[in-house]
Amino acid sequence: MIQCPKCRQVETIMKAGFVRGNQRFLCKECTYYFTLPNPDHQKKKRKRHQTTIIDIAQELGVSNSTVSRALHGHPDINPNTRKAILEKAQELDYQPNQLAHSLVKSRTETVGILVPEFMTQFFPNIIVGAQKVLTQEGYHLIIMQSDESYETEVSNTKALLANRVDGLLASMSHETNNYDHFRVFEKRDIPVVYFNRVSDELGSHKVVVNDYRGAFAAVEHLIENGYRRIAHLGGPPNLLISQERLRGYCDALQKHGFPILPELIIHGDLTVQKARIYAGHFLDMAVPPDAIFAVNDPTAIEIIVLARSKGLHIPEDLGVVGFSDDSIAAHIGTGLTTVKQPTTHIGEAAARMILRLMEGEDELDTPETIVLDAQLIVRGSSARVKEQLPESLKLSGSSGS
Amino acid sequence: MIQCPKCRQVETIMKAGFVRGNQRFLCKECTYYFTLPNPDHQKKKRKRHQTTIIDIAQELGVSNSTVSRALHGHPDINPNTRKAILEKAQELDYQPNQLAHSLVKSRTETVGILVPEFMTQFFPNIIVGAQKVLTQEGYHLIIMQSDESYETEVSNTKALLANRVDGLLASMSHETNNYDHFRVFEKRDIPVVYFNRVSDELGSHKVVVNDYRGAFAAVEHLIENGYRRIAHLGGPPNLLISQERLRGYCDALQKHGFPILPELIIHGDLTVQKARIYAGHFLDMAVPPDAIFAVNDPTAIEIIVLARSKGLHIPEDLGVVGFSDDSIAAHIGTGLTTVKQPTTHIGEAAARMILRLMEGEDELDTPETIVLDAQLIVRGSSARVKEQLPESLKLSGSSGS
DNA sequence: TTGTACGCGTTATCAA
DNA sequence: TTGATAACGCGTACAA
Repeated sequence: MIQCPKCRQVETIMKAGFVRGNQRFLCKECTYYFTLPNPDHQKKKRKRHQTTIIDIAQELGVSNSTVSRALHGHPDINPNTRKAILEKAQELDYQPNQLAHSLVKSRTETVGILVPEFMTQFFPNIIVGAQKVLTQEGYHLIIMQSDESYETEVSNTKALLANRVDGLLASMSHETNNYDHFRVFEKRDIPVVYFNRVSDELGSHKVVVNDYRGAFAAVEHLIENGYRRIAHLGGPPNLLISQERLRGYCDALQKHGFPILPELIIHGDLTVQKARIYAGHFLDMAVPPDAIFAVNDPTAIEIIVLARSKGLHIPEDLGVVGFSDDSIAAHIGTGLTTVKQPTTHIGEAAARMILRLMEGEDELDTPETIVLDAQLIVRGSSARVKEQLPESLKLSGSSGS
Repeated sequence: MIQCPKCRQVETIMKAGFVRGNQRFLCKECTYYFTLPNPDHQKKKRKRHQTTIIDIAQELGVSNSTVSRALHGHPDINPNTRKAILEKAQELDYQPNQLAHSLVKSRTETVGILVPEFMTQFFPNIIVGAQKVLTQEGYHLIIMQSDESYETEVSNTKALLANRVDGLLASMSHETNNYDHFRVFEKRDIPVVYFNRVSDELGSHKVVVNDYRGAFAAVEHLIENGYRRIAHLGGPPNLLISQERLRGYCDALQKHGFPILPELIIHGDLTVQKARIYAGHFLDMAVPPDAIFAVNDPTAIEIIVLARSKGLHIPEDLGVVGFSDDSIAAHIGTGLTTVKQPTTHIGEAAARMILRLMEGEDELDTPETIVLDAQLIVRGSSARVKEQLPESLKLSGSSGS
């Protein structure tokens, strides 16, 4: 039988949970809590125990608050006890539990980044840029990729929410038409910065590339090189990047007095499978285009490969321009003319923006949207005219919008 | 003045912390705790309050444990209260706090993956494979990339440790020579699976590609194509992949009676900058090699680009073979001959292995090391002989080691 | 079937 | 300078 150490009572003893593997009791008579060692449980419960501040405190016979203060360099602490605690922490290989810390502070010092794909270096490069800035400020980065699937994207946002990220950088999948899973963040006052694949229905803080000007320059460049029947293999219509690149294409044609022919515009879905099919459609037309402006580089490369297999010469029979300057672009054939996006800068700019938003307060002087410049890189796939052309035509553009 | 609601005493009132933004008091006389609304604090503290099970419980006048049971589909619960709780949860937009959950269960359902770089599609592809398997089993994946920096790698492992991942998939940076930051995981009984960039000093559970056989086949292929002075531009000597590919290179030469010449072997560091320098060194030799086996595709591409700029013809004057089958490989010139690595399979295999290890128990029947097959892909950069060659030479290889 | 109360590991507040 | 203890949100053993 169990006896209260204080009032010697036996009847009034109640079990009252476990404390560090030991059974805890409560004497109802004198309201006295006490624990009794329980060797059986000790072994079972002990599996994979991480040393905590309580362990350190018990070893040294001080309180856990003293340990906490010592570990955080609080000024009000005896240098000796402090030193002893730090040594003991080293000895027991203490590692702070971020989970408990985050729970009590309700801040995780973590931001999530959600990207639609990993197949090109585009998004990885953005991530590297963002990670650099965030790491410098002591934040961690959780990377999620949705594989261009709406469902995975929703699941990923839920996971980030459950892990209580302090902020989110997001670029959506091409399937995404419903934005409720992003609105949840706004409802929770968790700042979100959208980049690259954004929607105008959603959010206010964005980092994008000046797709319009990039596309405009690309098409104008084709016109200047003597191409007259220029097609556009575009992206999903719901994405702003598709809309903007299409707008640049149309405006460039109109500026130079060319008609906009619906049969020369196809909306793809950014996959290479579809790109190949649509490219085939273009090339098999009764009157095929003499140039194609593609929504991105993988699409452009599919076009080139297919055109070559059909015996067409690039750039003589067909001019091709891509978008993004993937690492392949410089190496395929005599090079793919493309619009270079400042990937690392996008990541850095988005990271800096989310940092400002997470600090809060100064939301007013944080710009709504940052627009970065794109740059036309001229290579062999479009250089039909012999006259000298500059290696790259810098597009002037401005920040802010 | 504050008066105890129970015994009407005033002197014996003590402050006793805050409860949900309200000041809490304790009457020492009657040991009665009570809270008083504190409108001032209410506004300040209320910023960004996530609804919890307590909120649901209070709204419905039930206990938090009842709410918890309802949300987890516990059988012992009244269907009506259960329905009411679920509806209220929906209404209040309840989102469980993963942090608190993990703290209680001391399992985060999260595994970390640490990769050295994001510049090629190699590691992103592995990540995609791993993510697929883990997501299916309800685990999340935290991705960390160390940018080939030892320091960042250590910092990343610390972050993963602090976030209490249940398991780790790791591929180390080329700078890494000290493995203490990985040993911490073993000490904590957190399973680790190393993949691709592994060290034989460390750990037992690995997923690697049969680099030796891949390299052997690549060099033998060059010999069969009539190349006689074959150089090797390798990777950092501390990495097993470098050692294995070098071993394959040497053994293939020896098998066919060629000498191993130290001047034809250079250890690079996997960066393109160094690759260019060393390639230049090879090509400027008094008696330059007539073929180069490169440790990876980016290196091989640097070699090709440089050789072309020097007026050399590929594959006539110089044969080149790479490793990995990056997406560029198929498109550069007449194609780069390379050894294809099963990236997605690596990720899947590593994920399945870590799942088994995390489930625990059956550690015995989990294989120590999984060795996946590599596959030689023959393209234009090495096909000097006219005789018919198969498009790909499948290397036979076996699992387990 | 439901409620009470404790523990997870940490920080913060107040008392000593 | 140190100690006690509430609080963060959730799961759960035990009591009712």
